[in-house]
Amino acid sequence: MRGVQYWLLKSEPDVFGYADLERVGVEPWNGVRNYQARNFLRAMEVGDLALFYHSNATPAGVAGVARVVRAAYPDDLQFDSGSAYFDARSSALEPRWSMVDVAPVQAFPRVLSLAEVRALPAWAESPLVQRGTRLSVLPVTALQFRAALEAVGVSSGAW
DNA sequence: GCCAACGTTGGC
DNA sequence: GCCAACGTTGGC
Repeated sequence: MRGVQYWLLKSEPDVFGYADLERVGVEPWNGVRNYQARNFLRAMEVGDLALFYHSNATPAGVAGVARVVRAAYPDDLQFDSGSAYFDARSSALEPRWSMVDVAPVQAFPRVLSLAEVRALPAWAESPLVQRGTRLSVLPVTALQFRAALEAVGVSSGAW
């Protein structure tokens, strides 16, 4: 048995923010169209925890914690010709894109801004804070995860 | 709104 | 298979 893995998921709050996740309960994380990000989605397992990051926001930063409640399966939007995420190269037999289902775990009492994340020593090596990286799904170390929670005074004891 | 960085596309 | 053009991301 391996332990829980940690991730960071980016979303634009104008489109779908942490409050929306709390409202809907479970959300398919569809629309990822980058191979590296897709591969991280496929590496996720039920029970993994993810920092929910608000991009293109003021401030940009971590808004809460989510949990993976279903492992990777084919992204439905790749088959939907009416969707911006439609991919004609995908077929039911050979789907190109994957999604996982996530559920809310804990809203942060305030957004942990990117500037604050940058200032945390544990995060120095993360792609999140490196210039020019645009990955929307990325792995987080246990140390980074803990540092983020600590910075906003959240305890994982209840979950 | 600007623009740097980067991934993808497509002509050759 | 190269690489210029283009589109997108995302902080500021």
